[in-house]
Amino acid sequence: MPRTYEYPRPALTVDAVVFGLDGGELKVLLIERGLEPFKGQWALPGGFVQEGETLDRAVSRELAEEAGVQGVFMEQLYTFGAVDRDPRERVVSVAYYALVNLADHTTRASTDAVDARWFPAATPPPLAFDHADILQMALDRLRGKVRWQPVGFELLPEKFTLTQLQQLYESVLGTSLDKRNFRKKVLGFDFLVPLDETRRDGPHRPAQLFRFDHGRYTSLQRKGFHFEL
Amino acid sequence: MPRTYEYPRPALTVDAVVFGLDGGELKVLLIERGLEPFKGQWALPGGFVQEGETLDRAVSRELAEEAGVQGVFMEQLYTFGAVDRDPRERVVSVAYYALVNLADHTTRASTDAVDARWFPAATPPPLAFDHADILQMALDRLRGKVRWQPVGFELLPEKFTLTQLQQLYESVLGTSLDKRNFRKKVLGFDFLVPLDETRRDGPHRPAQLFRFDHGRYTSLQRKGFHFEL
DNA sequence: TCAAAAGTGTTCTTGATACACCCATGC
DNA sequence: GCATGGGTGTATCAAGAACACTTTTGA
Repeated sequence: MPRTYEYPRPALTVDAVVFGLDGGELKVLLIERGLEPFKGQWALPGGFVQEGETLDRAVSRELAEEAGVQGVFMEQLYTFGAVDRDPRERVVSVAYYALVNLADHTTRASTDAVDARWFPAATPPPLAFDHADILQMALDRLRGKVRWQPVGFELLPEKFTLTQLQQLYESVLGTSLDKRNFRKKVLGFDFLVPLDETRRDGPHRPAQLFRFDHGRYTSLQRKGFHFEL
Repeated sequence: MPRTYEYPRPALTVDAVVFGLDGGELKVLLIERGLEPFKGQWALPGGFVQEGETLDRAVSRELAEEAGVQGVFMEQLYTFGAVDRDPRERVVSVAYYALVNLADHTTRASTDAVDARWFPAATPPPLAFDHADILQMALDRLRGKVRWQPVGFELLPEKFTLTQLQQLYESVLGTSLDKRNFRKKVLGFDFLVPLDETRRDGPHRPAQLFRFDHGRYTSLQRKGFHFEL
């Protein structure tokens, strides 16, 4: 509750942890810094919040500008306010995390003017500022979230196989899951629709393709619905 | 990731949703505004973030100054960045929620210089700025959190009865719970220690007092431990 | 015909739910 | 002795966990 306006102001930025899934491995999008401090090191995409834009909008703008990433699932993570997190001056940063379908975004990110690349989320290179903390918190959040809400589907292409879905959960949660139990459970939720297509992917039986029915999910959710795993 | 420093800066504040439990009813601490805008209306305690202080510290300071509340459980909630949330100028606010043992804090809050009072959290008076949104999000967060983490104990005195604990859960979750099942479950968790005391509270059998064993809880948690309800 | 992933059911165990009566106290 | 909340156990049901073989394809 502001009462007066005479205080010096910390600078305000946003940073984004963008996750993608590459063949069952969780990756994070990083940008190489061209300027000091931390020149040449990798960092999360992000930048200043401008006067007339909301925080969400600032993140969307930065992601589009720096990484060519647009129209993806995004959620606020945490606001980092350590006094010395930027060596130059006081900068408070509102961190977000985003989930993208890597197949759609991998090319645009790496062909952009700045050098943007995907790294394994579990073993990133050394990061600028406190970005390692931010990444760690985003991983924890994703792990927590994925079990209660069907956000994981944002990481997959629109049509996916149950094996892909299972690999996603295994790699995000860091566990291995029983194939039969997994399938039984997710199909029981009744928001996966089997398509008339299969996916041929090598010298073995083709896999049934599914899509996630957002509408059915939200209507189930309204009826008081417990998603788990 | 800041690159340049030439942008105009939004003002940065913190706001706190302080919850207390009063005889089974969840309450929230509000402060009457002495200045425009929203003069005379109720608002969350809060204020500007100063240069050399972290966000957590800013909240602690404001709570102590405005409400005499100190040393309580506190957690960051969300950062609100709507462009017009303050009618005067751009103000971004990092919201926190706090849980206090109302018995210890009710007097100090209301004897402070500013007028601070406890209101039912479910039916607050009209609030200044977007504070109704902040309160609503804090309620949702508390409801979610209380089921997976033993934060509810922060709302109780150190020594409490199982009935008090059950009422806490009932009032936060808005459901009614079966007494036998509730007791069976929470005692099974093995982090409630029965004391050698009872609490006499009227014309009926005295109730066993318990305390929450933080140490035992964290050690259980390390062993991969599932708390629920 | 072989390798490689897709697909499928049943049993067992565990935890959640539903439910009713006696106990200790103050007045 | 009566009103008030404190305290306790069992039976049923649903969901989770464990577990192994057949199917379809490409090479």
